[in-house]
Amino acid sequence: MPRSLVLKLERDGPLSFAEKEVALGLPEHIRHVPARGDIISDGGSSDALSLITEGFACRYKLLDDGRRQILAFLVPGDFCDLRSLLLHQMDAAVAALSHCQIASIPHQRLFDAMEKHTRLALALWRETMFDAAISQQWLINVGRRSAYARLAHLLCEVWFRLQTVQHAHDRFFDFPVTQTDLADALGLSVVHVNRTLQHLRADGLLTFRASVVTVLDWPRLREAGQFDPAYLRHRVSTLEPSQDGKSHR
Amino acid sequence: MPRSLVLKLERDGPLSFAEKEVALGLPEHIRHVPARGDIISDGGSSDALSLITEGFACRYKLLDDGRRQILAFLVPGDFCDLRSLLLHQMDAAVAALSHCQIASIPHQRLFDAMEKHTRLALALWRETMFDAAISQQWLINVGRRSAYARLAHLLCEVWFRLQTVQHAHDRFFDFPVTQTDLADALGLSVVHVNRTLQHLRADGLLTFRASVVTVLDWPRLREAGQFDPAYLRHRVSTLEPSQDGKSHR
DNA sequence: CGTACGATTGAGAGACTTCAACAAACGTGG
DNA sequence: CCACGTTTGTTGAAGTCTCTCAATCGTACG
Repeated sequence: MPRSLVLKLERDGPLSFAEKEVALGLPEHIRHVPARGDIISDGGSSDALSLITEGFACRYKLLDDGRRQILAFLVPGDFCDLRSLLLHQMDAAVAALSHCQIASIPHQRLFDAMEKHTRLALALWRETMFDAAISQQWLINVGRRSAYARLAHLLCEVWFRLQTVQHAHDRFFDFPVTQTDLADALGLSVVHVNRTLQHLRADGLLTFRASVVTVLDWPRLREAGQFDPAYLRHRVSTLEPSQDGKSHR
Repeated sequence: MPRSLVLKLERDGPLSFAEKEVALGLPEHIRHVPARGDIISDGGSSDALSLITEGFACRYKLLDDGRRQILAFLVPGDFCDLRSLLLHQMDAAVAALSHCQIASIPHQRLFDAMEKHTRLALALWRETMFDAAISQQWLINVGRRSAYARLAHLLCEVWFRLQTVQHAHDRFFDFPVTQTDLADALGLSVVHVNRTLQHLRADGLLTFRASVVTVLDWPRLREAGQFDPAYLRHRVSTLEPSQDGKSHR
């Protein structure tokens, strides 16, 4: 079922047939969460991972004063709580943006699979790093770019990520978020997001209606966001074990 | 030599004697980098990890227009480029803030060690997650907090992290950064950092002279930064392999 | 058809920035 | 050990990006 997960894990080099089988067989069950529903709550702990197989979600943190910072947008193939595998407690919550299909993978089952298939373990570790790389870009975005650039950069990122799981078209993609969501992701106010969006539209860079983003001018959008997709294109290092199953040298 | 690394890895539960021996024996050689020197350059790839054994450093990214975003402060026991282990190319640079002692650990040697000592591999994977958790706090900080709170939060974080590697005293700690560094870390201008710092001083929360931060009022500082150290205190999940060497429940 | 949520607009306020200058601290060479 | 140049810290003032408040509009939905 989690075809998008395999697609994602394979972006760095193909998995073996056996590994794919294992990955596809990991989920214990599937659950459905309506738009706006909670997928993971903050502070909790669990003994299973949640993997998005369909739909959009966001990881976020609520502050004392009620403000919210969205930390990541999650698309099919993304784990909601990979960190809970080794850190016993979630430090953020996850909510569905659209209707979501969530596959549940027991930690234990994953540990067992990783023991047999080293490369699977490495692929998941790499996912952790990949997630961190995206988070790092967000920090740069919020820390040092104008509202205009932030929005442009974010939309580029989402398109690229959807692309790798075959959920994006050349010139448009689904992105079921409200302007409030965008504001909380970019560290801006709703009002300002609204105006910045208008600015982008007026400049003929894109269209954003009914949860669909249509990119009208890729080159200029990428330039506006100073977007360099290098961080989303990870090639594998040459050193790590590359044989199937038990590995070494 | 990398005693601080062992201290850090053990914050989640003790390593075995054998594991400690391995960890301590990993570095191939030590190198020295003067303050302001480059430790890792952006975009490069390497076949060895750099571990800080002494001194302070920062990971940062330069933007097209010359602006800089500091992504993390690195203290003894921190890896500069753990991500390079699985992602073949660095997506940020690392520079020394003070004179640094850097231990070099060949990727290959680490892979070999992890194969024998599963728990070491997990400890390192956990480091990746830990790093991401800190980065996440920075995003919240920059995205949703005032300059005053950002500074307070950052200083709390640094103290806590220094504490776990026994490099902090109760009421003060070394922090060899310029106000420009702080500005680039917090997404602010130098001028504003200067004024915010004065504000913190005037409020009697701290002192910051000659690269030494002295905290005068912990409760108020923590409150000002809405600082909750939970994310820096990782307990181990109960499921993962806990025996030495070959593992399982 | 009313309610509710999201998008949009206007206007005033504020946090933070930029520019520019000066003072203090620091390191270095003579 | 002092002189000098460079870096870092500090201050003032003007500007602007972004925010908050508040009202209006549109649209989906029961």
